[in-house]
Amino acid sequence: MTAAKPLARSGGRGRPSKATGLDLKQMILDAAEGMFARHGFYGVTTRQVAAEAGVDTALIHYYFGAKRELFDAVFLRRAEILNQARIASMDVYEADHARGEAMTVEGVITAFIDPLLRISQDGGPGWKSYFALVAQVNNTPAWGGETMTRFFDPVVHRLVETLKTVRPQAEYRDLYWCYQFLTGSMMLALSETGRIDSLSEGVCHSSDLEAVRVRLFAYCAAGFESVIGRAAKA
Amino acid sequence: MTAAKPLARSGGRGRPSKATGLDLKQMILDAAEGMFARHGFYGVTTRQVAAEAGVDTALIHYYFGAKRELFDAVFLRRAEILNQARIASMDVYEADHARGEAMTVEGVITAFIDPLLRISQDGGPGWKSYFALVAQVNNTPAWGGETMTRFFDPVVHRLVETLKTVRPQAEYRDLYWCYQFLTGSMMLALSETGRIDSLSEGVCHSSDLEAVRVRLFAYCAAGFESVIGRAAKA
DNA sequence: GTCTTTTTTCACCAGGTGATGAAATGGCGA
DNA sequence: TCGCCATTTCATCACCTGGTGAAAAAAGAC
Repeated sequence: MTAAKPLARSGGRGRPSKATGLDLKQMILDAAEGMFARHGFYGVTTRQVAAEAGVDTALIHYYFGAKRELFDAVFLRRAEILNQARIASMDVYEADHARGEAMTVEGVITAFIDPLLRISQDGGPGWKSYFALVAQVNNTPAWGGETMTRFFDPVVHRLVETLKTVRPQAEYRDLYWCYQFLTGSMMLALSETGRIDSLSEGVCHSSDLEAVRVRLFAYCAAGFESVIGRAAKA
Repeated sequence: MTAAKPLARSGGRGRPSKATGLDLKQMILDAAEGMFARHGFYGVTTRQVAAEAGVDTALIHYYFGAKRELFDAVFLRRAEILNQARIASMDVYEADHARGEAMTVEGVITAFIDPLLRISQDGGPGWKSYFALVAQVNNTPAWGGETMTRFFDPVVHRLVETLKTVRPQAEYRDLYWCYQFLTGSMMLALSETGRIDSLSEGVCHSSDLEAVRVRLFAYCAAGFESVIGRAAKA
């Protein structure tokens, strides 16, 4: 749509891979990431991705194989980074509270969510697309389920177990449901759909992740406490 | 995939529309609804819809026109019903508290969300697909945005204004952000992705909307109160 | 300078896509 | 009874889809 057809670096067919210094593979992944995030897997053709990346269609198959494998490559590229950032964040939080002042629900939740907000703010535009992609996969049933599970379940279990430590009387049922509420809010915020901009008639902007940071942690923490407390009374 | 090819009611080409008593138009919409919900707009072909509905492909064009118009018809069929149910629910709640005991944040939120849960539980399987569809449209930026706005903004504004009445000191910024958190949680719950089933290893089931009802209202209400309260202090 | 290997391009396929126009069918009013 | 007309089907179009195989070009080894 944007780029001309092949737009090769030199004239002929050759092999200027190292010559350009730019990694074609990454350029393809970047293009695919943005387009998949906006239009979904079926809403994008390999030809569109190739055009956007300024590359021949066959090159995509050369590097990644089938279209689905390209999608997986896009998904996996950042998944591990994300996971490590979150685990590190929770490690730090727990270590800081190993002795001394006790952990809080809001603290744990902040340690869980904040890395994502931080990465989205500081990590460059590719990460914004990536979060939109994850959000889309997250609530497309029976489509990204298996991948989602394999990559993100461990860190969620970590969150739940830590919360269980902070509030030992809480039931797992409540913790899992509250996690689901949390993840719905978080993913919608991270995907920056722009809905809140028009809805609020300019009062809020979905790109304003600082505004999210100021509110989301407290919001979720209060929700957790309320649900846990209500269950304890019953 | 399931149905045979044309599977017409009688042998020939004729016109048994009224003869069957079943409205072909509704059958097409039902089939399209389920498939769009599962695979998205681009993940479904008109031929697949036709096969699922047991109808010839050309009939879809005869009734609805282009594929996008079919999608819109699916979306619109239930949107108005949804809107009226929510507005009625909030009318009732406000009328019940016109004088006498004061409205509460949790009460208002319940009046806003509960109709959807109720419809999803009692309205038949088509509604489940529909909610999954709306959830998908909701966080696909730049795709269902305009339709979403046109249909669902009014009732959201109604919610925000009512909450402003209940908590006059609250700022609109906070109310809109909290609404966004709420809608993320609510839509994920309504779309019943099954993620929580595997995540919790069977402790929770995404089809258990009663479990959602018991927790979500309290969760969101506490979140609102917390954000409003925190802002007031600052 | 040649030869090998990697990268890139081209040409193309078999099948599927949304969509259309015209024909067939049969209910229904005259 | 007959012809009208809404409905349903068939055949097909022009185009696009994901994917492939072989040729061309350049990089690097020797």
